[in-house]
Amino acid sequence: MITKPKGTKDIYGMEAKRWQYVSKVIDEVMEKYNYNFIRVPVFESSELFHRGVGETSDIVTKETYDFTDRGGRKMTLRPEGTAGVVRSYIENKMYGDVNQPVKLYYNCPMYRYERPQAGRYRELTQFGYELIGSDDPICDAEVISLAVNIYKILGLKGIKVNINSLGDAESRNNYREALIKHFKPHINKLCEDCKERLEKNPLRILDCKVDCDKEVMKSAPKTIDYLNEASKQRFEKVKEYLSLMGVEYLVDPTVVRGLDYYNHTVFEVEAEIEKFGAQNVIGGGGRYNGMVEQLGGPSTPAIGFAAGFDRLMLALDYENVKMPINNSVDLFLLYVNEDEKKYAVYLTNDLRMNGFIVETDYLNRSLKSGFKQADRLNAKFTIVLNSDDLINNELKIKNNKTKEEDVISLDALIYYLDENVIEDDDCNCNCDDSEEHECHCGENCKCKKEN
RNA sequence: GCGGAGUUGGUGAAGUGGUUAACACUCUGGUUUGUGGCACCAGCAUGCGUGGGUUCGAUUCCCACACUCCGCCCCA
Repeated sequence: MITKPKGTKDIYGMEAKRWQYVSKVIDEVMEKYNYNFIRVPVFESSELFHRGVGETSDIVTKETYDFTDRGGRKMTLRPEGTAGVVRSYIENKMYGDVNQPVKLYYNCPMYRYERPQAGRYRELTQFGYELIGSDDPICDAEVISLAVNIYKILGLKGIKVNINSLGDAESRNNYREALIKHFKPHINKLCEDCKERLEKNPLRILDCKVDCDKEVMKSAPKTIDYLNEASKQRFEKVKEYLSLMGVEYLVDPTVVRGLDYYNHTVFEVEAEIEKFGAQNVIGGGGRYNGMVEQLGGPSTPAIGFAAGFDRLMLALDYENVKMPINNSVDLFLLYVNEDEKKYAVYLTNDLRMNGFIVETDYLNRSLKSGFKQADRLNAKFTIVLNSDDLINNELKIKNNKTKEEDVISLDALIYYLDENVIEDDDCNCNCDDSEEHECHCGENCKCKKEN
């Protein structure tokens, strides 16, 4: 048997429906914030990620899927979204667009060569958005609150936002020096990984899970203390605007982010879910004012956010978040003989073109198993086509909920369905709650009140 | 890249060096020659992740590999 490659996932059935629903919600929220969808290539020149994401991040140095194409070009499957979007921004001269700043979002697969775990894949899906062309703190606040709001609208609880500021280039450099100066004398007290980090990316020492309780760590200089006056005031504005939007956040000086391109505001979104283990960061982002210029565009400030779609889905599952997913068909058509089958062929097509969700038997089942199939599909109505009835220009339609059967004329069927097929206002999430409860749909609903 | 645990039908799983791989659910058919959901009866893994090896004989023991999961690194 040929199996899927390591670290990939097939998504189908109910999971696919939930997946599509979440995508739809993201689209709708993005529309309200006036972000436009952008689709960029799955592979780009390797150079883009080396220049854009940075040479010290593991994502680029040891986790990319690289290949040389038949023309000898060095290519990389995108490990993250920002670099490609920024490349597109520059290449398509979006800095010249009438509408500024440019607001873009994506929701697509990324590729990282890593050891898989739950919520961590080699083919992972991220959604993210970029606001390019403004350095105003209002953007920072909006980008953060937008992330929070998506999770809120989806009904995910236990979301925590940690923010920090790395300051501008000057502040960031001062801080880096200070960190090295602080840790160098104590290098032997640190773990092996941290020793390496001191050389490569000293900011990440603060993230260490092994050493985090040590005294050296607690007395380490804080980013906030190394911000110059302008950076400090900027950060205060971001916090002020966040409060105005009612966003709860925590200032966490250890949030530094792993990608090299960040400056000023950085933030992480965590899901406080027991089962999540080490994969509890479900999104993160920050400002990257230098990147557009570094990739050959005009000096342009920008800020963005990216979130793991797979982890979000996992969180929604763990938290049992309900979704209004249609899990029923309007009508199931049963037949026995060939004449009836022919009429079923005609009728299924006709009714579908009139907007109804119609299913029929494809396996020449017995009536008994046909009814079972109708039940499995949660059919609202069932019709057993009968030659004698058809000759008399009528048919019997059975309401599967009430078990009542009506005899109607053929011509009246569409009208009958229009009148009697009621959209499920209730959440169709398939949960077992028969009690009224707070549900995803935002209201109190009864998911299966007929039970 | 490092360390650890696991892998038995559609599902949950029990089990053993020896010709029926238990049980339950689901599913299919029948009892009921065109109105089911109950009940009863019957059927449903030539197969125990893949490939080798040991053995008269391997799902069981050994080796390798693949995949899944957990921790680390990193990140989403």
